[in-house]
Amino acid sequence: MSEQELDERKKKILHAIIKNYMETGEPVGSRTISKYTDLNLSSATIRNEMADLEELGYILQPHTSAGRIPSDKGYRFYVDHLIEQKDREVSEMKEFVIEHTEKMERVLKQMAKLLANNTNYASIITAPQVHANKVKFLQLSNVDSSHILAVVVLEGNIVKNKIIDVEEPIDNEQMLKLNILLNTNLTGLSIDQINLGTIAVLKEKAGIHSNIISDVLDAVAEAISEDEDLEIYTSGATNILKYPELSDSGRVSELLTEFEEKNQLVSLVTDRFSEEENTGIQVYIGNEAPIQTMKDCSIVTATYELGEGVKGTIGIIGPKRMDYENVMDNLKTLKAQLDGIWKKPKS
Amino acid sequence: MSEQELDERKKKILHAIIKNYMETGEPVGSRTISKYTDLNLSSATIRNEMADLEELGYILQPHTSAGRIPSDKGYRFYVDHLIEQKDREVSEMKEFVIEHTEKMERVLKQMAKLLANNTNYASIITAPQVHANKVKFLQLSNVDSSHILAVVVLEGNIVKNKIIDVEEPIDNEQMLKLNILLNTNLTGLSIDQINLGTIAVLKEKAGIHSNIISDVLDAVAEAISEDEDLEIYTSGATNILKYPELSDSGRVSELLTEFEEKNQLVSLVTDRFSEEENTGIQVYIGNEAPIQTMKDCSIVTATYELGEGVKGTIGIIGPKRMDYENVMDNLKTLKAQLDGIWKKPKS
DNA sequence: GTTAGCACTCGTTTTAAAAGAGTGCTAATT
DNA sequence: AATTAGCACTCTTTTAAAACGAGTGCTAAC
Repeated sequence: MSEQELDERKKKILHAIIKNYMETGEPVGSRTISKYTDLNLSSATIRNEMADLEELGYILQPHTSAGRIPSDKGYRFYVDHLIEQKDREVSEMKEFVIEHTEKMERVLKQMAKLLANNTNYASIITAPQVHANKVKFLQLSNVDSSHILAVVVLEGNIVKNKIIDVEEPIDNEQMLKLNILLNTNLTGLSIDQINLGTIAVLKEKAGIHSNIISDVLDAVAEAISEDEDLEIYTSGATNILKYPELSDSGRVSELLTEFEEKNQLVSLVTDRFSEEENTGIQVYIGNEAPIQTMKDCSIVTATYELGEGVKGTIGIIGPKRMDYENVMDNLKTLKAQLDGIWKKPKS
Repeated sequence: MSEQELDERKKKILHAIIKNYMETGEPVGSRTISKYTDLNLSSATIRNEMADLEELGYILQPHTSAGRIPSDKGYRFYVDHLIEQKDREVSEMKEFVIEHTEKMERVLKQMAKLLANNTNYASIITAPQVHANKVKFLQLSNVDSSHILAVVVLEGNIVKNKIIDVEEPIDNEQMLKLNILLNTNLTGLSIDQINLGTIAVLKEKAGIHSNIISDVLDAVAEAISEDEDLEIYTSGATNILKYPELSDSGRVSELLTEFEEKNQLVSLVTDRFSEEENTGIQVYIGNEAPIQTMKDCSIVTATYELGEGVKGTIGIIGPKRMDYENVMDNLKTLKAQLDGIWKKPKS
């Protein structure tokens, strides 16, 4: 059906229109296509085909006597069927050098910048979510007479810490016991598995000091689950100023604010329903995006995975006429490099 | 001299011009002033005075037959002599509620946002610099067979940590000794005081394991001095789009990029030569700012102090016609609240 | 010293005309 | 039956000219 909706020639013309519009950002006319393609058809013929394509909803006219621009449906068709699957070796672009020892935060910021520079669009990247990640090591220490330091190490060597106020210090022997208690009971549990019930049991076992210990355990739990507030790094937001269709002063303000606030961007990261099975890459065109203010944009995201259900997202936001091919390539490469990068060597 | 340069009437007129220009952003003409002030002078007289003010460099004409706008010198005079020192009680504006227990980073981000919202300009805020801060507590632990966790607590309970790769684990006894060694030798030292010499001595003392210990010590030093890269938080960068004189597409792009990169903003924070003695507030007007791209902006900064030489900076960046009075008030209030807020109760 | 009056300047707004790009349709061509 | 040349028509963009208007500087009168 939709297979037959467009014959080969129409596809070629549509392709040509989209390609051309991507480059110029201007509506493209029949004469341009007539010369641009190797179809050797007169502009009149192209005009007829274009009329058909418009009727079918793949392209539209900003106004009478202007050329055509791709509609959302047109872009969608392009992304789904027209992009050549070059399947070029993933590492064609220069490899990003990732120092394993670097702080994750720094690496991600760097990646975002790289992606933005490479594509000339805005980029977004989130730290891996550690919900399913497990506690590996845990330690309390006396810092001074009124503060205890709690440190938690998760699989993947993510470290969390918290300073706890206490009225009186815990003596070293108690502290040692407490540490053993905590480690034996919590090690190997994922964050989801540590619930209030577990904590209650622990408090029970701790016996004396249970008032102090109560604080301590609460603090530990808090420290562990603290990264609910998902860090989002962006870069190259100002790139959107390069695309006239996005930079009329009304839009631009909304968009840039969106990037600054980052509130809504979360929805990009959590929304994974439409994830394409094979590539792990999702494309939102115009209104398909879960963010209303970005209805004039396209968004391409990829999910990288560190194994064990620990996932993060990288993405690109740009005008609808973005260079999907290049963007998807870039994301694929980066995804490949990120996948599993922080996975501990063997542990 | 400069005392006598402007008589009372000229001051009044200059004040009126600046006030009016601040509100409207449009060049202001003689007739406007004639009505706006209580001087009861005709526009002709005002014109004469304005000609004088222009000759003296306090105001200028965008083009013949336009009204006058304040020059940098004019703004400077306004800020130095014309603002009424209301000296209103600092806490007139609603108190910011600061939870002492909150993570510092979160508080600062919140502050930046608040400041931006209150003023409608862009805000900038830096975490306190801890150069002069002292090491309070320090601990190494075995996380697993190939990783050691190093945790350092500084005065003010700032916690740094680092995971160190090792070939073979250190046994518990050794670890205990090492911890004692580190704590006895480093506690109480400021970061500036821990130099390579100190480290060399430590390595010496450590004796056996010195190859592993070497790694460990390097890592500790690195962890401690890691915050060289001064975090800068900004908010409300998009506010500059509200001021036409800044938002012609060339400027706006440069400015916003500046905010995104944050590279040059550092100079705002480190440049403290011109700090005003009494208020601790600095005002850069136009070219006075250390950042070239912001030559059409004014910048107001305040330095807050947590005691013991630990300082941070808060600031506002906006158009030259910014509401200096309001901005300075806001900064004063915030500074007052920030001063010493994280100072440990007694320790 | 102040002010009314007026000619003059220069940016902005308005209006009209011309240019240009592209279409849709018809009739001729292959 | 598909393609194409030709042409009238539409609608935006560009250009040019005119009118407007805000504000000044100067002169002469108060």
